Amino acid sequence: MQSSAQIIPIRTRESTCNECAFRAECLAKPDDDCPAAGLEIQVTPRILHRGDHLFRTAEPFQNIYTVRSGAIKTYVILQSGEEQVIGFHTPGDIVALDAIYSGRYVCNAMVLDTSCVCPLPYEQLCRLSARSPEIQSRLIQKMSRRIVDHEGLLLVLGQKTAEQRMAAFLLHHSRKQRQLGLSELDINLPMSRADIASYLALAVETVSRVLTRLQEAGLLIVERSRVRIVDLDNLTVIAEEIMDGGPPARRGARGLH
Amino acid sequence: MQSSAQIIPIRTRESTCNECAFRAECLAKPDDDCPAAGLEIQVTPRILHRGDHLFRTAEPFQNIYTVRSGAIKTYVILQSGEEQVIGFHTPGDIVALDAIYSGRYVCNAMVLDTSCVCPLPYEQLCRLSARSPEIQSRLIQKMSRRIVDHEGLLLVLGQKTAEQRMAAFLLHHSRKQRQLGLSELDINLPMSRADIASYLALAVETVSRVLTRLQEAGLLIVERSRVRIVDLDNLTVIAEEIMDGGPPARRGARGLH
DNA sequence: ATTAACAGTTGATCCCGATCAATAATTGCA
DNA sequence: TGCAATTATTGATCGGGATCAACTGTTAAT
Repeated sequence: MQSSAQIIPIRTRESTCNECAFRAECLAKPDDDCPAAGLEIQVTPRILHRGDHLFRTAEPFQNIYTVRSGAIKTYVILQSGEEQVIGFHTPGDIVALDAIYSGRYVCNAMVLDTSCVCPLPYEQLCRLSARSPEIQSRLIQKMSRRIVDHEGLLLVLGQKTAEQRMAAFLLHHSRKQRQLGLSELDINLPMSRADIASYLALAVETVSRVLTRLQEAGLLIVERSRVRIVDLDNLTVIAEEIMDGGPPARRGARGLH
Repeated sequence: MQSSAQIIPIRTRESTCNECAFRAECLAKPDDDCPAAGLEIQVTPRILHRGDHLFRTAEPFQNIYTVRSGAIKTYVILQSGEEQVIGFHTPGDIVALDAIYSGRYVCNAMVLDTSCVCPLPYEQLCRLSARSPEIQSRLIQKMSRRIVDHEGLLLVLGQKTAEQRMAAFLLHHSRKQRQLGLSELDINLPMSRADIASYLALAVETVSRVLTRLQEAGLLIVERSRVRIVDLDNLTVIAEEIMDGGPPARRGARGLH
């Protein structure tokens, strides 16, 4: 599987990490004052292409993966034979946090678009984080973040209409792109409509229709896997009619019937 | 808030932990060969009653809580003013793992039934776990487990009918009770129908109707907050028509129309 | 004991989104 | 370049569960 493994001391892999746009998001940040200084971890960045698998359900758990670039989807196969998408993972995300518990991968991870990932051998990571409070804290933060995200998604799936789900989905990607220094209005959706539908618990047809409706309402311009957000404010209003906390945030038109 | 704080060295709080039925589940397990030996952490077990709050949304994050006995629900208040239940927490669970990320509690935690919880000051826990690989590993395991559970719930909410959701919910509680050495057939549901409905993204009326139907089908006997599972196998068949992995497990009758 | 407030059940109707069906647009491959 | 296979869109119909409404326990306070 692995082609040319390199052992990269965590302090001296500038050759791979300095050019990494998501270094700040990287679990094993090669910071100058990194408390892990002197420790080493075997990092073998891998380039993968659409359709490749990072791992499959039930394989023994070896690595968690940080996504540097590209996009990964995780999914399971239901008894019916259908694919059920569990999540999408973009730069800064960690894949396979759910495998730690059982010691087996509990989903399949498929590459949606040419991606670069860093496999982090979990055992090594544990030893490292036992010696570096910063790394430990970073991992726990990432896991907590995942839990928060899941709770948000539970609310979306549990309580929201097709339109609201789609709006929330697009805004999620918008915010992520902004965090990564990319446009918050030009959203790239490397996954298929079927993937989106599965993830949002909608029918493919509904995803299609909702996108059309949002476009007709002047909130979006849709062109296959590229979505341009035209009216971010009102898209936000639609999506945020959800959550606790945050400001009421209603500033204009609403429904789109 | 805290009445009589006791400082309990982790090795010498047998007086409170030895009698604890869920010690094996405790994050700060007072094991004889515990690598944390000699370290101390301030533990103030608290008894709380129905309606009490452990914490509320937006309060600054201080403690995570391990549940020793009883039941806690976490929830948020939606803009509409409605309460949305996020989760139920029973002995062995940790509450507030989602607050680590932001440093604020992101939901409210209300006691459903007289409960005993151990507040663990997060900062102290971090320092402790930095010196004890076992504690660190335990915390990470718990977080991973939470992520797995959420993924399961996402599947249930996303793909399943009211009947399947209810069956899955009951089985979840059944399994938990078994883990705790209690009956897997006599399920105690300390939460209201409204709480269940909110959690499963159903209407209260639907919860009621589904319980009635499952009872009429001879799978359950329902008496307010007490549910006796009569036909565990077929309840499992109904619920497990969901997941990946696991054996096909069809062993008898199916629908209940 | 009385009653008010609440929690739960049951019935009738309606609507959002699933499903079925057909067409249109893309992508991949010879 | 063209054909086949896949993916996306649009239309018509249907159904599970929400909603509205009425009623029936249950609990708690005086």
